[in-house]
Amino acid sequence: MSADGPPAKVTIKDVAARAGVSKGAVSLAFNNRPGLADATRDRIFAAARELGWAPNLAARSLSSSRVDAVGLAICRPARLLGLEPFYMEFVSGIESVLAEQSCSLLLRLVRDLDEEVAQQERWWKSKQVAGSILVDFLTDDPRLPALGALGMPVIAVGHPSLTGGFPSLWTDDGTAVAEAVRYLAALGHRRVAHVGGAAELGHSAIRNAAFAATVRELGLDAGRQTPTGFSGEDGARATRTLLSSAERPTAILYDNDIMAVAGLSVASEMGLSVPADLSLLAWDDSQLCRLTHPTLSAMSHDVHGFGAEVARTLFALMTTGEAESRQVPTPALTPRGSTGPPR
Amino acid sequence: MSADGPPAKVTIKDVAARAGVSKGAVSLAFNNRPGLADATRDRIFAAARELGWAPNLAARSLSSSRVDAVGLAICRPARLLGLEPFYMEFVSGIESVLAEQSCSLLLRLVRDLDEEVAQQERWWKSKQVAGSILVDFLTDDPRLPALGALGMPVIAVGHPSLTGGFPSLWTDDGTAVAEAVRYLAALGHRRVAHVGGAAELGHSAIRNAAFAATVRELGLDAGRQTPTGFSGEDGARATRTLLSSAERPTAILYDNDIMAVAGLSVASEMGLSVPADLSLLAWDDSQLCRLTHPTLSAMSHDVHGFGAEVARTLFALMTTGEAESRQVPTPALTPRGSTGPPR
DNA sequence: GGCCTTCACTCAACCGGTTCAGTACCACGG
DNA sequence: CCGTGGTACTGAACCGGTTGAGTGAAGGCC
Repeated sequence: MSADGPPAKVTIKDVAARAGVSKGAVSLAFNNRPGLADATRDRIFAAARELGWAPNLAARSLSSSRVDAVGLAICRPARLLGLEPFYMEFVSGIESVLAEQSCSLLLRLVRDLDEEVAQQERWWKSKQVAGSILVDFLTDDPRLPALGALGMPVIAVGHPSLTGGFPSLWTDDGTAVAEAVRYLAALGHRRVAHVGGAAELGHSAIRNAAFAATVRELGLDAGRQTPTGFSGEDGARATRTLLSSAERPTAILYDNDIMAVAGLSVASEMGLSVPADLSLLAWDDSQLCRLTHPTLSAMSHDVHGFGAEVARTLFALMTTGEAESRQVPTPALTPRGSTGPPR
Repeated sequence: MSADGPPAKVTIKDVAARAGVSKGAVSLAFNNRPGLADATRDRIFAAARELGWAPNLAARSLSSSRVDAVGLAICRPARLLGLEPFYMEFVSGIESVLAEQSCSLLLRLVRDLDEEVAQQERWWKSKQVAGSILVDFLTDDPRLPALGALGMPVIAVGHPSLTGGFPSLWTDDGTAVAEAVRYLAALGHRRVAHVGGAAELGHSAIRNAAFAATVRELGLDAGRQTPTGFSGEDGARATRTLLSSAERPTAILYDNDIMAVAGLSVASEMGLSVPADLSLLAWDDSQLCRLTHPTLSAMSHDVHGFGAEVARTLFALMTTGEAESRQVPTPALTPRGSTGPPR
């Protein structure tokens, strides 16, 4: 707190001098390693505090070849990302774990997977990150061959059938979709539709398949499935199409909450009452689902916790070289006001 | 692409050897500095490509004492952040500029301002960032004294009256609020309410003051203002309170779009028709405003562009040591379906 | 032909930490 | 009294780049 004129940069040497020890001792103290008397340790910390010194991480990382950051690249247009509560929650879960280890997250929004591959390679080769998190797998994802060869520690978010050998964490979307459809069927619905994502997206493919299978298994009328880009506008358009068709569904399952909100608004615009004329079921429950009228029933899961678990697993991989692929808790049905028996 | 067994780490020396030059030459090439024949340059790049080499950024940053990252700490609970499209758009705007300069963004979600100050100090002292972006200023923000003394390049997002001498970028919220109120008054509303933020938040204070002043100036009935925490639930609660009061407002201005969505839902829950019985006007226009029924009128602005401008200004500050404080375009009224003359 | 530039490049020091072999000192057992 | 082991600490090499002074050759000018 003293006015020391030009804040001349202070290095480990200055701290060492002030504490009357060698650089090595300061290093030991700041990495709390054994081999120092408590009194010395205290003197070193005191000196560092007085000088306002913190170790230069570039130097540390250079000499110890340990890195204090992990990477996450997300590939969706920003407009959309901003809207999907999922990612911010996910990121925040990741960070809650990284912060404990004083590790930083390098976040990058990319336009396409080529850009992501380029970014990940750069991160890894230039030693900016100690590992990375991969999300949004396509079936036959082009990142797999490119990044697999790199030898970079990677945790994949997605079903093992998509993530090509990378240690993976995933939610059991198939089971959750089945639960959703069964629930709607139990309410008495026979014409159920699904507003999902493009089939190239791995988790969309899984959900689509599960939807079709469950509809068949329960002997419901052939359930229509509409692929979308997950935006609210996509959801609205899909809903309009479905509700204008001859065989109008009495229940719709959406692959995120934004589209469900849009669907609710379309229903109201078309004069349908929810849930009497139409039941709506969202995915990725967020606060948004409690803000509508009626409130939206949803398949909800702990996204923050998911992110935290991903970060923990990545740490395990980076430190021990091993990581278990694991399924995290399955999204659970949270019934609210938008689902009910058909009229 | 050759199978080179264990991916032995390759350094600048290997590249130099392969290209038949010295380390210095490789360094010149990769920082595209003059002093190399084109042929040599090409040979160096070819060698680097063949070996899959990229410069170790820690080493570069250590020796050149140049840093390739900037920091942004956001202090709001994650649940809320996820919902506010604002931040993701803002971040994406920042990134669009940083990426051009191959600079990374260190993003941290913190719980309170003390934690933010600690983080910023650590970032700066440990040379992890070359500068930082500060958002969400309180009146008398505790970060100002703490970070001002650091000498770190900082761009503040907020009105200069709040940002204590840091170069700042801001939107003219006062004018925008006035425009909003004038518009509602022109539609014939005389009882207008405002669902805003806590008065400690600097921009809330500005908006609140502008609201009160405009109401007075236009001779409207005393406009009620309710401070909230910006969450949807807060918006719903505030709306219920307003609509249950004796002197029920005929129009409500919200300080973000989430609260406006919640307000719309409360209106419908209470059997009021929008906009006949009640007009609603949102702030921070996002896709969400087009997903409701009726669609939400909003004060909209280019958040992505705002973020980009902030990043550009930070770069100017970091490279030239100077940066101009500047007002960015004022949010503009975008009328949609939720505003109209009172019944 | 001699002198001065300019260009292309090399060499070694240096950035600020970490690491590890080595040293000094003390305590303890025999 | 010596050896042995352990603890506390030092010193120098090293991490992988950048930087700037220095070198040698080519070219221009009188």
